[in-house]
Amino acid sequence: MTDKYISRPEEIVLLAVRKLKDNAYGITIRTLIQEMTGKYWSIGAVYVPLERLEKKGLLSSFNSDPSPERGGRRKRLFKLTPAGVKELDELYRINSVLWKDYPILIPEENK
Amino acid sequence: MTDKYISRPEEIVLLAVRKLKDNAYGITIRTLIQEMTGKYWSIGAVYVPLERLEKKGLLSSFNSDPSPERGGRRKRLFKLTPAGVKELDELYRINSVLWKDYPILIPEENK
DNA sequence: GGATATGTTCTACGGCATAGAACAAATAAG
DNA sequence: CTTATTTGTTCTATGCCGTAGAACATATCC
Repeated sequence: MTDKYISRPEEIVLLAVRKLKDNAYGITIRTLIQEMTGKYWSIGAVYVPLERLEKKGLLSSFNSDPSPERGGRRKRLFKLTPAGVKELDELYRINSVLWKDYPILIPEENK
Repeated sequence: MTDKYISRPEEIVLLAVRKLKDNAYGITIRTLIQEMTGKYWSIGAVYVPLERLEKKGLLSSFNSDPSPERGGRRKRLFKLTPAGVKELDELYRINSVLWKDYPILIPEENK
């Protein structure tokens, strides 16, 4: 069929890469995602989608130089491609429609 | 691992059921989803997630009586269970965090 | 009772989600 | 200098989910 949308893990990974700008690599991406979602993510749960997103052309990656710190090996830095940006814009649009008028939450004190 | 979240198709189906209130069954759900997303959804793409959501306890279903119209056979009506409502609330919360400050879109006329 | 409309069930297959061990490469320590 | 420690990535297995559409079921209409 005609493409639907990317999966939720892929969406989350894409958003994390976007937010991290020039500092998006495996570890920082994973950390940010865990902060945002409040949930544990295994290493594979981050890298596998990253790999697939690159294969689909929504992300690109390149290796940084090693840095002079303990364990400071090369990082594989990711960034959105134009197609990745477009995908997020599209998702944003659809999400707005889907969640439009989601019930106004009752403030805690009135519960 | 500890549960993450439901998939995107499941999210969309759940939202459609919620919006349709007492008139949520296969066909209306599919139609609404196609309107909201602007995309084609096969029959299976609707029923399979419905089935799985019921199995997970996020939806319940029961059969209506036949209605006196052409082809008006029984409908299988779906509604959210309390767990389904909770799941959507949770998703709403996480989505808000994930998409917080998503870039302000440039109005069409300025593009 | 055959045609037509509405609605659901079935099921197959490829692809994705997720976990975590293994591997790699840097500096620090002894 | 060689072993430990830290940071980071690759590999890959398994089960579950996404998706399509044919088949089936059951109404009314002619």
